[in-house]
Amino acid sequence: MKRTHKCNQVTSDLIGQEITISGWIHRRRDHGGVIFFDVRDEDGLVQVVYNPESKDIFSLAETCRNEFVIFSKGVVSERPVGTANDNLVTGEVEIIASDLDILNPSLPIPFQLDEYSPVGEETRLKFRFLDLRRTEMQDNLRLRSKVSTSLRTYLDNEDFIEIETPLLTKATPEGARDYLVPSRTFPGQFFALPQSPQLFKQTLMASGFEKYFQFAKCFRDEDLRADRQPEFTQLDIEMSFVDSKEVMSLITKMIKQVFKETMSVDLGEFVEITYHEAIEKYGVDKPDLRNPLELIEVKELFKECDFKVFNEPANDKDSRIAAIKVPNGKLLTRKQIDDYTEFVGNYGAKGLAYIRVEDPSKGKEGLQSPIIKFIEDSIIESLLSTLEVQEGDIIFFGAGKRSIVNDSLSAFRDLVAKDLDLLTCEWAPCWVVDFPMFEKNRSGDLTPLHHPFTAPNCTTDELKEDPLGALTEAYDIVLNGTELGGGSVRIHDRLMQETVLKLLNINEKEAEEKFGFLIAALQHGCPPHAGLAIGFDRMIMLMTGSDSIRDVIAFPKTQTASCLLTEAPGQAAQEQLEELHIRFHGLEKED
RNA sequence: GGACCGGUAGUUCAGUUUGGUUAGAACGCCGCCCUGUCACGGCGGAGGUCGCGAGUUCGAGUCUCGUCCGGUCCGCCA
Repeated sequence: MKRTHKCNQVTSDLIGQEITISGWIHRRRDHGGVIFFDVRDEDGLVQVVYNPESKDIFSLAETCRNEFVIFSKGVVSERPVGTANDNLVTGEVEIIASDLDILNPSLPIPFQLDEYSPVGEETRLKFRFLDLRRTEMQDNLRLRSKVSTSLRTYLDNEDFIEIETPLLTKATPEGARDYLVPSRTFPGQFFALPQSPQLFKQTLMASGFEKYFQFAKCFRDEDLRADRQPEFTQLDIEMSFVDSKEVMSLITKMIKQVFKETMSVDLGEFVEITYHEAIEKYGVDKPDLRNPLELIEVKELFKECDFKVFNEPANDKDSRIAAIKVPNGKLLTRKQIDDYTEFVGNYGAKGLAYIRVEDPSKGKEGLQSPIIKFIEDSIIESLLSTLEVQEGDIIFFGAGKRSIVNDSLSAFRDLVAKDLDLLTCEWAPCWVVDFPMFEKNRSGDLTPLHHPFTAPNCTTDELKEDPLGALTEAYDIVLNGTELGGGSVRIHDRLMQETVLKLLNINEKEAEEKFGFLIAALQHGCPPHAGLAIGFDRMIMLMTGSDSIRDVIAFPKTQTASCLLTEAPGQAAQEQLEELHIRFHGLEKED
C-alpha cells in the first residue's frame, strides 16, 4: 500500500498508467451512480472516480467522508470532453479507481478547511492540527522553512557557524520579565529562560568564533500583541573585528537575497536615516517609508500665537507642534475626523486640530477649520506658505508633550495612509542609525535605548559628562514600519562596560552576580565585535502578509499566554512541587 | 493595570437598539434520491446550558452588576 505518486504529479503525462495515491478526502461528490473524491496531500489535489461497476470499491467509497485518509489505485485517464477543471494542476485528468483502502476514518471535523468558511481564533487554536491543514497555514509554514533554509545557506556561505546556547540560564539585569524555572538541586533557586542569547554570543566572540549565528528561541513574559508572542524566534548574529557598516552591508545583502530567492521580490535600496530624523519626520524610530506623509515641525510659527493650545507647547522645550499635510484630505468626512480624534486620544493626545484647504488663493477665507478664528492672520499665512498647501489638502496638528505628539501622530500617519490608500510601493526597507545611548524613563532614571552592552561612540569621560548626548553604533533594520531587527557594536572593554553599568545604577556586586562571566570574558582578550538579531517570526509575517504572528507559528499562545491545544499552563502534581521546594501562599487550591 | 469589540446549533452569523407565542439562516452532519461533478444538485430530518453566576421584572438571548474565555489597542516589551 505504498503510493507511487503525489497528487500533484498526476498529470496527462501519466495517462494510461496504473498508479496509487494516498491522502485525505478533501471533498466528496456522491452522484448516486458515480462518486468523485478530491484527494489531497501536502502538494495538491487530484480527482479520483469511483464507478458502480467495481461494486465492492464503490460501496466502500459510499461510506467515506471528508478528511478520511485513504489509499487508492487506478488508471490515469483523460477527463471526458468539457469536464476538465482549469483550477487544478491535475485538472485535465482523473484516476479511475480500481482499489480503495480506508487508512483512517475521521470524525466530522468541527470546521471546514476550505477558503470559503471563516473560523474563529478560539476554534482554530483548539483544533490547531486541523487548522494547520488549511492551505494558508501550510503555505505560511512552508515559506517559513524555505526562508530559514535560505538564511542558513547564506550565512554558511559567508563562513558563519551555528552554535546553540542554553535555554536554562540566568536572569539578566534589565529588560522584560523573565520566565523562571525552579531548580530541584538548588532549593529556592531558579533558572531563567533567555530573553535573547545576548551574553552568550558576546562570550562566543571572546572564545574566538569570529562569525556566529543561531536560530534562537527567546522568552519574554510580557503582554502579547498581534505581532508579539511570549516565545519567539530570533536569527541571532555576531561577528568579531567588524564595524557597524560591515554588519549592515552583510545583513542588507542577506535580506535582499532571501526575498529574491524565496519570493522573487527585489527589495531595492535600503535607505539609511538617523534616529533623530526618523523621530522628527515620522514620530517613530521604525517609520513606514511606503507612506508619503510626514510630520512637519511648525513650533516656531506659534511662539507668539495667542491660541493657548498652540502657545504653551510652542514655548515649552519638551513639547512640539507638528503638522501633517494630507493631500486630498477633503475625502475625509467629519465623522472620520472625529474617529481620528478619538484614536489619537488613545495615545494621550487631547485633540486633533485640523484645517481644510478649500481654496488656497483666497488665503484665510479659503480655509475651513474650528481653530482658525483663534489664530492670527500672519501666522496662518506663514503656515500656508511653509506647508505649500494645495486645494483639497487637510492639515492636521499635534501639539503637546513631545512623546505624546510623536506617538499619536505616527499612529495617525499610518492609519490615515491606510484609509486613503496612500502607500507608494510594496516594500520600503531602511536602516535607522545613530541611536542615543540612553533616554530618561518616567522616574527620571537613565535607561539604555538598545541594551547596556551597546558601545557608545565616545570616551568613558565624555559619556560620564553627558550621557544623554551620547550616540551609539546601533542600527535597526525596518521594513514597512515593522522593526525587523536591530543590533550594535558592543562594548569589548571592561572599563567602558563598568562605566555604562554605573550610569544605569547597576553596582559592581550586582553586575558580578548577574553576568560576571561576561565581565571576565572582556578582560581576557575579547575582540571588538558587533552583531544583530532579526525577529524571524515578524519577518515571516511580513513576507506572508499575515495580520497576526500566530499565523506564522505552528502552535502559538493566546493573548493571555495560554495554549488552547495543550491547555498549558497546567497545575503541577504535589510531588513535583515538593521536589522543587515550592509552596503557594495566598492561592486557594482549586477543587 | 486600563480602554474597546466579541461569546446564540458542529462552524460562521442574524436576533439585543424598543424585554413578550415554538430562538432563525447558511454551511456542516444524518437519511433518501441522483452516472460527470468539482464550494455538485434535489427532498426530508436531527441538532441550542443564548459563556457562567447573581440581580431587576409577571416575564430576560435582549436590561443591570460580577465573572470567565477569545481578539485589538494603551501601559509593558533593555
